[in-house]
Amino acid sequence: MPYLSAIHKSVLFRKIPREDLPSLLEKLDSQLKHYAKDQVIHPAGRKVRRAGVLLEGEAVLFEEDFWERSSELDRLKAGRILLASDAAAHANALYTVRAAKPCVILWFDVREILTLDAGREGNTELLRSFMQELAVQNRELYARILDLDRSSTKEKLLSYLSKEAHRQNRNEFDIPYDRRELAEYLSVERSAMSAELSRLVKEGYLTTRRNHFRLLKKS
Amino acid sequence: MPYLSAIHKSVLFRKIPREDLPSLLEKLDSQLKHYAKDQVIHPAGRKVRRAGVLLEGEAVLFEEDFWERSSELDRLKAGRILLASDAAAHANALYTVRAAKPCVILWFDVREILTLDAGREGNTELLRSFMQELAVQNRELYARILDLDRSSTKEKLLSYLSKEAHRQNRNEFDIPYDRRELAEYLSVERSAMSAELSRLVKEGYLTTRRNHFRLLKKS
DNA sequence: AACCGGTTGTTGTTTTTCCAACACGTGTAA
DNA sequence: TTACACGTGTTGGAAAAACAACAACCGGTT
Repeated sequence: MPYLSAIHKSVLFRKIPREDLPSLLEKLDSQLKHYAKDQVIHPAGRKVRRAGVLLEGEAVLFEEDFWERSSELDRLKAGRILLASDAAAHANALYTVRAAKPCVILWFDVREILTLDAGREGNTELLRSFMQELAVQNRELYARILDLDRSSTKEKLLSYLSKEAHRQNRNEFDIPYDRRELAEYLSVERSAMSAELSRLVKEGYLTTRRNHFRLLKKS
Repeated sequence: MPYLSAIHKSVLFRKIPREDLPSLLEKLDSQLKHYAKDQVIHPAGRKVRRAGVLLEGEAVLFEEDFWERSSELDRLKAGRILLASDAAAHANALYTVRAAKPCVILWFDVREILTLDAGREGNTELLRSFMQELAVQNRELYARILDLDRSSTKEKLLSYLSKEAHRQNRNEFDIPYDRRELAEYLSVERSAMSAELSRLVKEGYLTTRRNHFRLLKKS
C-alpha cells in the first residue's frame, strides 16, 4: 500500500492504528489519484461527491467571478483535507481546486464514514476526527468573521487581540503573525494598520514589540 | 413527553420518526432546561460540554472584549442549534449566549451521537443531520468570508453578487436582502453601498431594481 | 386620489483608509 | 566591521468610505 505513511500523517487518519488503515480505506471506497502541475482537481460549481486528503504536492483554491476575474483564496499543503464540508453537504464547490505542484490525492466517500459498522474501533475514530475537523474549522471561520465584521481597522485589531488574549487566557501573549500577515488576515493595508497600532499604544490600549503584545486596562 | 413537536421541527431531529424520538433522546442523555429572560445560558470562555436545541424563546449571542465593550453577534429563534461546533470541538465558547426571551432548551451530549448503536435506523440519521448542519454552516461562513475579505465596497458587492448568480445558476436573480440588510451582511455603510451600486450600473456591470439583479457581461 | 411608512438614491462634508516612498532597527553573512 | 535583506513605523497626498441630511420612490391603506 503506497502512501500509507502520508495517509497516517493527515489529521483525519492519524488516530487510526496503522494496521487498520488498509481495510478501512477499502471500505471507504477510497481511491488514489495523481494530478499534473496546473491540472484542475475540481472545478467551481460542480457537485462534490468525495472529500480528499492531499498526500503530496500543493493545491491552490481560487474563484473566478461572473466577469471572469479570478482571485486566489488559499494554498494547501500535504496533509490537509480538500472539499470536506462541500462533500459532507453534497453541495457544489464554491471554488476551483488546482494543482500548484504535482499532487497525489486520496479520495473517499464521506457518506461511507456514516454507514460503517460502528462496532469496529477505528471507524468511530475516523468519524470523530472528521467531525472534529469540521467543528474546529467552523470555529476558526466564525472567529475570523467576528474580526472582519468591523467597520474600522482599530476595531478589527481590538477584536482580534481581545480574542487572542481570551484564547491564551492572559493579557500578554505572542501572536502567530508578523505585521504583513496580520494585515492580510484582517484584510487591511499593512502600513495603515501599523499607524493604527501606534495610535492604540498612544491611547493606552496596549504595548507591543514585534509579535508580542500586552493589553492594558484603561485607567 | 413535552415539547416533542418542537423537537421534531428542529433541523437536527426532523428526519427522525416521531415515535423513535423518546428513546433516542434518552440515549443522548438529553435534558430540558428553562431559562428566564436575560439569564445567561452559557458564558463566553467556558468549556462547552453539550449542544442545545432552542425549542422556545429567543437567544442572543454577544461578546465582551478585553476592554469590556460588548457587541451583539446574532439572534437565534426557536429551532436553531446552539453551540454545536463548540461542543463538537470540546472547545471554549467564543461568545456568551443569553436569553432574550424566556427560553426552553434541549441539551444533549454530542459525543453520544457518535457512540450510538449505528444499526438503529434513527441514529445514523441524527448523525447525518448533525454533520450536514456543521457542513452547511461551514460553507456559509466561508462564503461570507470570501465576501468580507475584499478591500473595497465595490469588490464586496461584485463578490457577493457573483456568488449568488453562480448559486442560482443564472445571471438574473433575486437576493434575500434589502439594501440595509445587504449592507449589514457586507459590513459596509448603507448609503455608501447604494452609491456604489449606482456606479456599478453606470459602469455596465449590472442592472438592479429593489432586490432583483441582472448581471451583465461587459462588451 | 391622497396619505403614510418604509426603502432607496443622492449630495456635500468629514473621517478613514490606501498608497507610495522612505527612514530606522535588527539580524545575518561576507 | 560593513553590507544587505527584511520587518516595521512614519509621513503626506490621493482615494474611498462613513456620515448626516434630504429627496425620490414604492406599496399599501383609507
